[in-house]
Amino acid sequence: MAVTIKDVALRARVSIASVSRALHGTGIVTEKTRLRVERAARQLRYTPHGVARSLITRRTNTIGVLLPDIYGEYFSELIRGIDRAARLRGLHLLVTSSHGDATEASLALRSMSGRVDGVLVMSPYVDAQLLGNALPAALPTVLLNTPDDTARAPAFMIDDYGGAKAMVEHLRGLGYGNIAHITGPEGNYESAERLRGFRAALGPLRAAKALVLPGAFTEESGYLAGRQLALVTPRPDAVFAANDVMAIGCLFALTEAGIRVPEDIALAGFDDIPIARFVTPPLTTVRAQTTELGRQALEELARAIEAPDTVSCMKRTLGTQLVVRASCGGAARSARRGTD
Amino acid sequence: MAVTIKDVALRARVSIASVSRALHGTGIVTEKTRLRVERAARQLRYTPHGVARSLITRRTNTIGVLLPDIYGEYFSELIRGIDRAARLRGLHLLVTSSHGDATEASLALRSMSGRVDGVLVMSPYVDAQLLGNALPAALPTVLLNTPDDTARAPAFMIDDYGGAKAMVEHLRGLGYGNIAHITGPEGNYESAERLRGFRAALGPLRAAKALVLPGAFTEESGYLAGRQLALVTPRPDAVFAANDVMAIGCLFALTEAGIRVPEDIALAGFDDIPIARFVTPPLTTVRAQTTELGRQALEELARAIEAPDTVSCMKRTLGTQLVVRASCGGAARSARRGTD
DNA sequence: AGCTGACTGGAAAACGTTTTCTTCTAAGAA
DNA sequence: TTCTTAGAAGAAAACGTTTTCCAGTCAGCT
Repeated sequence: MAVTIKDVALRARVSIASVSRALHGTGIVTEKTRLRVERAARQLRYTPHGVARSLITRRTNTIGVLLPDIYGEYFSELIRGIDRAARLRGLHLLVTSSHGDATEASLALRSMSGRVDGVLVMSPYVDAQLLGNALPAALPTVLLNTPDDTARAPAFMIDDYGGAKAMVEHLRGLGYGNIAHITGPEGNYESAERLRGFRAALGPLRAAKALVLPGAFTEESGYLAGRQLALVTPRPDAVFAANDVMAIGCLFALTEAGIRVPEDIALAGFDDIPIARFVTPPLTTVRAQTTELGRQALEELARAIEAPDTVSCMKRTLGTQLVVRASCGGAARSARRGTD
Repeated sequence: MAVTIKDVALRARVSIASVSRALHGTGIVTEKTRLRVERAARQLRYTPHGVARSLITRRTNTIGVLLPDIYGEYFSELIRGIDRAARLRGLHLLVTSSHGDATEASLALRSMSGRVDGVLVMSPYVDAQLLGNALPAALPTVLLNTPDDTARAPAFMIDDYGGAKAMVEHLRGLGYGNIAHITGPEGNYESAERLRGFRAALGPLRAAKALVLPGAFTEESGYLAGRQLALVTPRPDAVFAANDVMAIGCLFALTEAGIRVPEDIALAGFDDIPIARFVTPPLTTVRAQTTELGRQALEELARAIEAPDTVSCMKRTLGTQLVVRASCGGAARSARRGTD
């Protein structure tokens, strides 16, 4: 049986109220009793029961994080940003991931309810509609890269559309005329946005003719797309993968097929995961501020929790940055290390 | 204000006890009242308050996960394994990471106490000693890759020593005589074990002469080590990096310096992260069953929570597997794709 | 010396559940 | 009709805290 505040009170010969006051530092307590309580607590190895405390204070100091799937460096970066910010504020993180469909997401959210002070939802498949009735109305929520920007909650997004558009414009500026695209998974919001940016940069005519290969944000899918690409005639002179890991998978397939990057075909990715600059050739990509996204989202959530009455529906789109390395030839043809 | 069981009881015109019974499915309730309660709950959008429930049931259905740092694919894989197993058992995950030193780790553990049914600790810097007095004695604990195998808790480890030894023996078998090593961070248990395996495979004489470069399990540190390596004369004919991301960073530095892998120097890593097979040349490495490690650890913890009286100190070392790809030349010289 | 006031510490309520114990109702048998 | 009994529902305790309210004590001032 765990040691409770009662045991401490008994040993220190004071009331449980005094124990609480002495340990929590609040309230007025004599130096003498404080010392006595502290000694008793130490001897008994007392740690307050978080659950009981939460019940009375109505604060769990925990925020729920709902992620689509923990996979690859992208999510590592995201969680890093969230975790750091949370730690700074003394918040715990109740993480759940890999929810495939809306039902699972909804279930996960419900099971969190009453255990968290707020939730951070990254759910590229789920719209706010569903969220609305999975969550108790009053629970502070912040959305991450959600498809639905009409949601009645703050939302933080990466500028997928703008980033993709800028990249493809960059490629066109370098003289590439036949640009292919490897998409993310079907139905994924970010995937769709990047595709939309790709098409916008090409213009309707070229977009209609452009080769679009289906991918799934995994190395494997990028590799398979690369293999297809190697067989296509006429071969595109550039390929823009919807994320870095697919670009790397694709790069491998191309290299394997004897197609040189960037001499025979230019290659670009999206995200700027740490490893992108360490492949050969270093990957030209779009830097998404993934860690920053996580940090800002958590900060906003913390703010919403502090001031529950001020309902904010603020939408914030984090800009991206073109990171030009060697994989697209052009200005950065030499294999310099992209410290940017 | 959130809707409580009282509100439901009021609306359904029954006692709160009946509401609890009706919703929880336990106890005997008339079909009629069950229906009435369910309807009221639905209309009010009632979700039970997890904290209050935990207080009385003495179960949080949450397990705490203490990780050293969430970085790169390795931890993605680990969390994946833990998360999947947890979800299967209906357990929540309270994740905390990035604790630099023992004090921080201890603090993190204390702040979890009373909120979790058990903890999963991966702490390559912290020994069980410290754990002992950070945790309430009775809290079920499972250790992951801990330095201290005398701990009074079950522990799961990757066979870092054996894996490294096997790899270096493989390299020697291929005829490489001057093998360098890039280590993990100072003071890290896994890092030390892999170094020990490296030395054991070489034997004391060669080990004394072998080039050992300090790394930090990051791409950057591997890259820097690779740059140093490129300047060393006589150049080693093989290099074994203590993990894959360092190997990839190193690979880039070597390529950049015009040193070919595997023709001029062989390269091997450790972990077999998903991307390892998609670099050029595909990386020979030691497959660590990271996901499986997480899964098994969680299963054992769940078992310990179910049966709190049966104290187990079981140690389990998960075997590794040599994954031979092209980066070390030899048998797999041709750039085949290692589906293994 | 007595009174006032400040300050400390204790008793008890409250948080939202689950669960035990008790009570009540209704049905069936005598 | 009345008694017995089973089954359903309600009352209340319990979980471990925090915090409010109140009582008691001691010191200082008149």
